[in-house]
Amino acid sequence: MKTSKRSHTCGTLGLKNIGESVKLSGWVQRRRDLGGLIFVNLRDRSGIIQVVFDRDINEEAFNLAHEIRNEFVLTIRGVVTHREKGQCNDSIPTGHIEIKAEHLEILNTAKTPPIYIDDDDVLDESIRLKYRYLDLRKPKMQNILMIRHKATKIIRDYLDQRGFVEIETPILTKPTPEGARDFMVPSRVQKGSFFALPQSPQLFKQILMVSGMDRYYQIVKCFRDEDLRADRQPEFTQIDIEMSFINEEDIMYINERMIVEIFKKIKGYDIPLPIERMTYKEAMDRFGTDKPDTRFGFELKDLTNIVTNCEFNVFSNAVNSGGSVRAINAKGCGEKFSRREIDALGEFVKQYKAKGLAWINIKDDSIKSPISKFLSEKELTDIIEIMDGQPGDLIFIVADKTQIVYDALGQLRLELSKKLQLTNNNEYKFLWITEFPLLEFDNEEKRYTAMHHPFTSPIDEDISILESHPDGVRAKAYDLVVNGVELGGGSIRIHNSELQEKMFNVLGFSRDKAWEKFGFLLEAFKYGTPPHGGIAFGLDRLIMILTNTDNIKDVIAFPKTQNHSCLMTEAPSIAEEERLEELGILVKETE
RNA sequence: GGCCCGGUAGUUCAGAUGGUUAGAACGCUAGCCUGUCACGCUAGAGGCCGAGGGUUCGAGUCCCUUCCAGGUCGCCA
Repeated sequence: MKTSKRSHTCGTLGLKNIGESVKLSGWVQRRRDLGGLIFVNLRDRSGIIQVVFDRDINEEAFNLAHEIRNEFVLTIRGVVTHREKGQCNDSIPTGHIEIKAEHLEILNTAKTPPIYIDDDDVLDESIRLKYRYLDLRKPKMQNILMIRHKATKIIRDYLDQRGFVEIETPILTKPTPEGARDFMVPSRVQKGSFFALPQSPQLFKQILMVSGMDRYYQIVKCFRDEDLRADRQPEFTQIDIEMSFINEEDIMYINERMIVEIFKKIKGYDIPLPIERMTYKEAMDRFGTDKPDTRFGFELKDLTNIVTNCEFNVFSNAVNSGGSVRAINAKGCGEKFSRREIDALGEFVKQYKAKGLAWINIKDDSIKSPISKFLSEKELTDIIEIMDGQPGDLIFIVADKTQIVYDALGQLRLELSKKLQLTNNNEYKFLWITEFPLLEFDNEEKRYTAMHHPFTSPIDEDISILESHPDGVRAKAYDLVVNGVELGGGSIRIHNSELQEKMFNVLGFSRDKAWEKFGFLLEAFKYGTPPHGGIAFGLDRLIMILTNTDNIKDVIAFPKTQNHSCLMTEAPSIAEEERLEELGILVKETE
């Protein structure tokens, strides 16, 4: 770090440096002018140190120090001294020393900033994004960026040591018919034609396997033109990995060890190996989601068989029209929620299309429930037994189409854990979700779509029913989940062009359309394709987990707002007439 | 596209029922102050109440439209 403008960095100085003459450069955190004595807290990336300007030490520096304001950029030279007893500040690491300034150079002045550089300063997010360079001066933000750097370094080292090669793939590429909406880029040279920005380098990494590169990875930007969420940005980063001559076990083995290494090196946290496996079906049945948070209980139980013929029409109708009735037992919550709060939870599940939320509050010698009058004694006892109901418990029941029941109860579980603070941020429960369905039925398009992507291989024993019972086919796909967050996912790919064509057929792609969209891949597959598969992790989400952040914008240096704009650069902006002309684009007037 | 919440000083916010000159804290400016560290004291400046329209004698406040920011459903792995 030593340069002509500094001998040390602020935060790294300590008692060991006492008596040394040092040169420091940084920003003014704060100035305290006592009249005959001026204190300045000087900040750089490494930390903060107090500088004293004293007329008796150097009058010229002292006089100049009157001009100092917050966020001025300074170089100071002085001697590291031990602070006297009673003058120490235990709230900063360098609080037992200070620099007696012998020389001051003001490298630059600063306007009064709209953001005070302090981790605890409360600010509207739009101000933070507009003045992102100031927001990024905060130690907390700098720490996140440094952890992000450290994580990618560990990943690169880990993969390099195991023979992986980082290869760049195009950003200007071809649109993909399945999956998210593509960002489009017009071609000037071929007017009317457009590139798409990649949603992921999926096809290229498979082609690289055909090329014999064997083990590929890339830490790469991906683009999806969809709406934002607290954990979603239109451009984000993937750790993209592909390997040849492997099966699912090989992929999970090598990748879970990479995650273990990241957590060990960054957090000193030991993830027990091997990481637990759970099938998709089990995850849905027990947690109502394919990314369960297994740090707490409240698991789903199936009541369908008990209430099939019950008097309560809401239940029996749901069952008879092909749905199900399921419940969770909020252990020990019978006294924790008021009637009003329970009603609010009923409103909560309506967000997920549930029509209502039934509940049974088990008292010491009675039962309180709005639905008990519709249920027989036997049905009630059976429900309580299957739910392992004890006095003090509160059982929540949802009856509907099974997917809605899963959604509503799965989300209710999370809501309850939030309200009851059941989870500990320093605990990490990893698991692999396996045996995903290969396909899901798209009600709008009235056809099957690939749950992962169209190149995912079915499980061998299910290939025979691919065309007769598509919804029963399981995929060689796997997701890595931690604390209810999907960190990454991947699959073994189809490497046989016959099976691939069958797959397109099931997806309702004509042979012509498949060749128009993916012809280059199908053609490549005819020239000797090794069995291959891979995985991709969301780097941003990984960093969120590592830094205990719940906002993806905080782990990206220059993120976008919900409106897809960058408040700092004011992108996107209206294109100039000449540029549009050049591109052959006519912009429609909007009302 | 739907739903919810917000927009008042540089910043964070307060402004019941519409009613004189729109407040506070922090920050900022000036002066005083030699051991402060959220320094202290004194004085001061600072507002298109997001924008447009409407109702009204009168709108920060009520109504409509719109823009911006956040959360969420749809969408998206």
